[in-house]
Amino acid sequence: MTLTLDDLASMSGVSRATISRVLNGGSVAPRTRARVEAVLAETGYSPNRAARSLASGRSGVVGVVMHLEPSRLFVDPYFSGLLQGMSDVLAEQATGMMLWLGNRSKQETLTDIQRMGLVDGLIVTAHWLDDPLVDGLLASPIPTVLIGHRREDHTASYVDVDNVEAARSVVQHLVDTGRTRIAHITGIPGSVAGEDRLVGYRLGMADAGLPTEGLVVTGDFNAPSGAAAVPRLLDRGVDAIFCANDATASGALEALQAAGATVPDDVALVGFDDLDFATRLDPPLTTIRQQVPTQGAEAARVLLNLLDTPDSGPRRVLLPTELVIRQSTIGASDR
Amino acid sequence: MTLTLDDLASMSGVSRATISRVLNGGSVAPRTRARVEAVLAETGYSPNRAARSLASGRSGVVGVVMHLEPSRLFVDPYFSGLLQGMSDVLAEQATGMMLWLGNRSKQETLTDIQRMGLVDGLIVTAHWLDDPLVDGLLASPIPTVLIGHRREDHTASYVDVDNVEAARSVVQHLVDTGRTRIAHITGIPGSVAGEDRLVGYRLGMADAGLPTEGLVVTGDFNAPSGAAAVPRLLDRGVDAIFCANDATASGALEALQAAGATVPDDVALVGFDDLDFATRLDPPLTTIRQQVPTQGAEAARVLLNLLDTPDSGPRRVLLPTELVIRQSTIGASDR
DNA sequence: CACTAGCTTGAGAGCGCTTCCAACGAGCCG
DNA sequence: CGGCTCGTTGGAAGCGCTCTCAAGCTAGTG
Repeated sequence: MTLTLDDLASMSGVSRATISRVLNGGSVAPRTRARVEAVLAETGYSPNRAARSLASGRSGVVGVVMHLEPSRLFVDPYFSGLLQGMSDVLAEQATGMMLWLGNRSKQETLTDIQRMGLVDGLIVTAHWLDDPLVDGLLASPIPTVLIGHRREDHTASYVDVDNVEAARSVVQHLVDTGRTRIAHITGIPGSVAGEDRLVGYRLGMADAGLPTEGLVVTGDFNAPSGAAAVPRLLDRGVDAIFCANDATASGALEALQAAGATVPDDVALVGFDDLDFATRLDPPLTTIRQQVPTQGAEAARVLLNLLDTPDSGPRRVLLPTELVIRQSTIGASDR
Repeated sequence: MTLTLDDLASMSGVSRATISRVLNGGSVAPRTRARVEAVLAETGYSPNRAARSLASGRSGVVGVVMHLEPSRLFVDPYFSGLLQGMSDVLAEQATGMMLWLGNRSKQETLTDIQRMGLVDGLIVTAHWLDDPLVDGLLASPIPTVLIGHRREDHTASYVDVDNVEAARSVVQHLVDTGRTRIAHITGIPGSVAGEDRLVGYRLGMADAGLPTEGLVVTGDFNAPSGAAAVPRLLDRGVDAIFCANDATASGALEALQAAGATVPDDVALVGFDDLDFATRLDPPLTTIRQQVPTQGAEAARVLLNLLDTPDSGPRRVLLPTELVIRQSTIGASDR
């Protein structure tokens, strides 16, 4: 029922090999090419992927691994955004996308992927500095691009948001608006975003010559951890709090207001992510915006590039972010 | 570098054919099987998928098509939930999952999928009663399961939430709590969920012998459409509003309160979906909970089943929902 | 005009697997 | 104990494609 190259060969009066050349951009005389292309268009032929993979060793499919707690996937638009971005560029290159989500153990996922074969390369989210799944994947022979990165790794290709620089720019902004007692409520220790933002915070404070002792409180990216940190920080007499993400900031905001502190007059507040609700807080939250779909798209581009020229060493891409200044750091009086 | 069946054949002293039988559950003498399995385990061999597909005509990969505006995918946890559910059951069956998202035109997506080949079957979201992409996919020879359904179709396999029954149960609940002027703010006309919920509403009202004239206002699943409908409905003297989803209900709630109406004392309010924020509204929202991951999982099961026994006709599954009663329909005074 | 260089094309050998078919051996019945 | 059946196994033919190799042509050169 489905057409094969042999069918087309007899239809167009050339050999199978020639048609294959037309299909794959080999050198073919213009006249022949035209004739073959006419038949191709007429029949709407499309090659059998399995046969093509078997013969060529490439499948035209890349794998995407997002190993995270189901609950998180379910709630967080982040992963949808990544998928969207990847899907955009992969579709353009007629490349398929196979998906592994985190509903099995990391070990199972790892063997699953290796057994599946069939993928030319892998895009893997690496949100933890140490992750056995990521390590396992990188150790396998499949070309892999990370979203995020690993601790002290200099061999893997990755795409990440420049968390360090972003956090630094937050501190800079707070300093510029006259703050000196700037605290940081961190993300989860061991997470790429948490650690990098902490590093950026420290760098920014160092730039400004400000002390950080007693100003760093460990959080966990969730609102309650933000709220919990506030009393301690108020005791320390802070005049600004930079939270590792927007959720943490929303918790901190609530606690600040409950404690009678005015934002931004008494304490400036900054988040990270620019989620939907950041604008709806009162006051609206100054935060860092990252282009999530861009991150996915870039990862796909890097991977395709890696597949084209495998021997040219690892690629590393740090995407810039944008500081979105709202009323939580600059009140009416400052303007 | 990678092992082939021939390698294993010489290692275990049997023919390639026998190993293939062991791998695929053919009939093999227990002794032989044991010997082969030992070698299999020892080498960690996994078959080349491309070769297997080519020879068998099956790929062990199913496609998932979610053609929706990027913006929605980005915001709505619904699709992540579906993916999670599918991924669960597919992973168990060692079946891969290829993904197509809605970043290209429907026509392009359609040809993309058909050209990709390589998938044994398809799971497709069908949230619109008329959708050329869905029609095209159903017309192709690839076995397909819909999530949602089509207008007046009796040939396609699908999995859907029982929106009709759910809406009916909402009306029932409102009637039970003494409401008689029950309005409905619909979803987008032409959407599966919108139309079915409207049908269920009408059935429920008919069950109770209540009139619906002037009580149905067209909405679009978004908060503003809910807010916009409220003044008109208040004029009609309604004592309950059933909104096509939670977002619409949140808009309606705001407008009701702005108009000085008390919920639930003056007007009871019901949503649909039980999203996160439904509990955080004031009063918390009575709504319908649907198990989204279950829907995805069920769709995957149906598809696998369809692939196993192709000639047994279409499958149709309607999943039950759960009415979650909160204070927006039953105030303190009612209890 | 003969010869060679260079381009185009076809033949054919796989890629690694499944599966049909035939051969073989063992067990059973008469 | 002979003949037959059934379960088990190996041989071999593809599945549809890519890609190497060599043959066939054309054109350019001496």
